[in-house]
Parts: sequence; C-alpha cells; structure tokens
Amino acid sequence: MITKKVSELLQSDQILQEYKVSGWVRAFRSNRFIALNDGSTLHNIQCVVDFENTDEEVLKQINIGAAVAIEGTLKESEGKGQRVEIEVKSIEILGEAQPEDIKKTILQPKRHSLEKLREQAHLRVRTNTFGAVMRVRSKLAFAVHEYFNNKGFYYVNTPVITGSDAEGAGEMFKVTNMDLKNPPKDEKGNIDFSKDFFGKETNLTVSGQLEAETFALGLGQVYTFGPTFRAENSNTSRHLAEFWMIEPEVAFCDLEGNIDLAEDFIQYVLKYITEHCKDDLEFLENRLLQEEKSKPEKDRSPMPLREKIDFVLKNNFKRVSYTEAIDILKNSKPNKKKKFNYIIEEWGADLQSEHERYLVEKHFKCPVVLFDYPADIKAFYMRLNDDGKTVRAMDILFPGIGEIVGGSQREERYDVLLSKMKELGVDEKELWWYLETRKFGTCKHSGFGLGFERLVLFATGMTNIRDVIPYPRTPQNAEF
RNA sequence: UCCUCCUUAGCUCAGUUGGUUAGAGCAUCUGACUGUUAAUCAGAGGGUCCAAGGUUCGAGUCCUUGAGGGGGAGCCA
Repeated sequence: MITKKVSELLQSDQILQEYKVSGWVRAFRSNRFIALNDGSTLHNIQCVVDFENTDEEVLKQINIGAAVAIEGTLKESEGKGQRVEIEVKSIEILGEAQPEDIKKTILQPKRHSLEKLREQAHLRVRTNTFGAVMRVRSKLAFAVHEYFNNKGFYYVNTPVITGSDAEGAGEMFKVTNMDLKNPPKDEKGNIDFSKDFFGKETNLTVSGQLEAETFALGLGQVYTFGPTFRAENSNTSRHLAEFWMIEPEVAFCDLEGNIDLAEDFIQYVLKYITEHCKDDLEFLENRLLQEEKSKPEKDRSPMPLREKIDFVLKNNFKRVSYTEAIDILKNSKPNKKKKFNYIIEEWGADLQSEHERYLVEKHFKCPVVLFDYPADIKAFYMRLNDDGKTVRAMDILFPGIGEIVGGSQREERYDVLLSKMKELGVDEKELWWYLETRKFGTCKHSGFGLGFERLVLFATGMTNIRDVIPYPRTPQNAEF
C-alpha cells in the first residue's frame, strides 16, 4: 500500500490505484462524504464511505476534528466540485473527537473571528486561513535562505543572549539565573551582576547587527535570520515582543548597493511565493475580499492581494531623500489644512506614521525608500554624510504596514564612530570589539534589518501581526 | 503607556426611555433522509448578561473601579 499526502492525491493521475492517506476530518456529510485534510494543502480530499457496509460504531466516530487513516481507491469523482475522490475500503479512527467538545472550539465548521482563533492558537493551524498563512510563511522563510545562498551570502547565527545594551534599539529582557527573591548585592546595596551566571548583566538580543558586521568584515556577505526580542510596551497590530528578523550585512557596499539589495531581495521572495503558494494566495485574496465587504470603501485595499504583490515585484521602489520628503509633506494638502496631528514645519522633524502613510498610500502609491535622514534622529553607527548633518540611513515603507526595512551604511571611520558614541552616551568599553573592527582593515559596509512577520503580513494580506506567527508574544500574553 | 470602542448561549449577534419568564441564526443532542459540497427537514436542550462595588422599589440597560480584547498613537522591524 502506497502512502500519499492529500496534495499528491489531488494531483495524481493514477486512477484506480490504491492508496493510504491520513488526516483530520473537516466535514462528514450525508453519512458518506469525508472531507479530509492533512495540512499538505489548503484543499481537502473527498473520501466516500460505503456506510451500508461499515460498522455503525466506526461511523459514529467519524466526527469533525477526528484523526483517521483511510485506505481506498483513487477514482474520478461522481459528484461535482472535485476531480478525484477516494473510494474508502477501510477506515481506522486514530484519534477521536467528541462533537460536544468540538462545538466549544474553533474546529466547529463555521466562520470565526481572528480574535477567537488567537484564543485557541493551538487549534487554529487546522483552519483554512491560518493554515494558508503558515504555509506561505514557511515558503517565504525558505526563499530567504535560497536568495542569500544564491547570491553567495553566508548564514550567521548571532547570539541570542547579549552582554551589551549597545544599540539602544529598545527596552530589553533581562537574562539571569539569580534568585530574584534574594539576589546578591554589592557594598552599596545594588544588585551584584558579577555573581550572575555570565558575570555581567545580560539581555536577550534586540538585533544581531553589530555581531553580523564583524562577520561581514571577514566573510564578505552575511545574513542573520533569527529571533529578536523587544520589551517595549507596544500594543499595536505591527509589534511583537518576540519576532524574527533578517539582517544582511555586506562589506564594500554603500547605501545605494544596500537599497538595491533590499529591493531585489524583497522582490525575489515575493515572486517565489507567487510561484509556489498559488492556492493559498488565491484563498487569502478571497478571504480578504470577503472581510472587506463589510468595510467602508475608503478602508478597502486598492488592489486584490495577488495584484498588490505583483505590483511590488514589477515596479521599482520610489527612492526619496528625507529632504525631498519633507518638501513634499510641507506642501501637502493635509499639512496645509492642518489635518496632520503633527504639522511639518521645518527640516529635522521626525516623521510620524501619518506622514509615512501619506507618502506611501496617497502621494507615491508604491513602496517608498527614504534615505539620508538627519543625524540627530538616527542611531550612532550610521555613516555621517559630508554635509555633517545627515546620515546614510534608509527606511523602506510599505502600504498598510509602514516600516518593513530599516538600514544604513555603517560608520567605518574609527574617529568619527568613537566621537559619535561619546556624544550619544554609548559605552565604548562595552563595545571595544565593535570599535576594533574599525582599526584593522576597516572598509565601507552596509546592511539592513527586515521584520519577517511584517513581510508575512504583506504577503498574506493579514492585518494583525499576531495572526502571522504561530504563538505571538505581546505585553500581558505568553500563552501556549 | 495614552486615546477610543467592545465584552449577553459553544460561535456570531439583537435586546427600545431602567420594568414581569433575556431572544435569533448557526452549532450540539434526538429522529427522518442519504451523491453531499457550510447537505436538508422536524423536535429538544443550552445563560454567573466579563468581575467587584454603587444608585434604584426594580439593573443586561445608569455610575465607579478592575480585567480581557479590537482600532488608533508613541517606540520600532
């Protein structure tokens, strides 16, 4: 007996061949038709039970949610709605599911809100929507590795536990094995971290960038793809306390090369899923259309999902300097009519999300790359331009999602970097190793960070970041 | 953390100016039917109205506080 996945059976031309297939019952109609799903595809295979010659006790256990193994013959379907079906020869109940229990869960075959699905995150992978999202997520992750591998990048695993609060990228989670009820104290009564496991204060990483930089200055082209932690009390549909970030870092590369890389990379992985996730994307597109029917027209997406993805991978991102962006915003209608909550008055202002959304969604109507930001509003490691007031930073903004990429050309000049660290109060003793790379064969180099979940949001048309990661970690929530 | 909205059956939701026994659809259970596609038909069961306190003769409804969730903002990816 040949064992096959549902996805293989649905594509098979081996009519009258006998197969074994295992999965979960999605529906059981007319005491005869099992809709079986095994996660290999969005689609179910219909298994036709000869109920007149099947044990009554077995029939009673063919309930929604039950795990079953079926042996039978692949046939052309007599009914409409599917090309092939399995004529069941034998059925084994692997794991029961009681209807009285199932009705309390999201496995009950009806529409559920995404909020309800989140409450039962251990079961939501068995729904069409979340299953499709997770298959797309997996393919995207594979495409990330494939892209960088094809381009000659090396995959680097930077530490999850770090000893420095270097980047100032946000609040950090402390890592310790001290007894929190009775931590060791020094003479002054402060907690003595020298007695802690690592002999110093340690945190979960907020970015692998600084370590990745050191590797780029040896391996040439590297990238990280790993978990990242921010203890910010952010309660939004775009933030997680634990998320996955992709951070390429390239030696001998300037900001233009960095933007080229980011654009090419994003287009590659999106193209990959349009070729490898056709069914799931079609389903997600229709799901979005259904969902948006109840919304006022102004809140609906301007394009269906697949058209939106196509648009991004066929059109160049619009590249605009910060200075140009300020000019556009200053002369924009909402700014003149004082519709913005924060009115743009002069160069140097930090852009609020209302401004970014105006540029992306109203003015350019395509992904936008902003670059050469004022030095005052950006991090210490970004390369200072010759004008002395801007740095070689770039943000990529996507419609509906906002910032999806943040990157820069790095400051490679030892003296400039050191004085910038002193100016911003970054501990140069803690980052001695980072500074040292600027002494031994320093060179220009660039990199960026891309929030993987935000990419998945865009690719799936989902709108809440908690619905594109298996078990979201957010303030006041670490269930499952 | 701030602003704002929401919380009523397993789910989605209705519930009028505060008034008798809190409703509907789907789901579940029982029966009928059996080439169905969220099957159909008949009947039945199912409620700590988020929690605590208050106002009132009387609170699902009004007030206060708290919890959880949605949307927006800040921070960012």
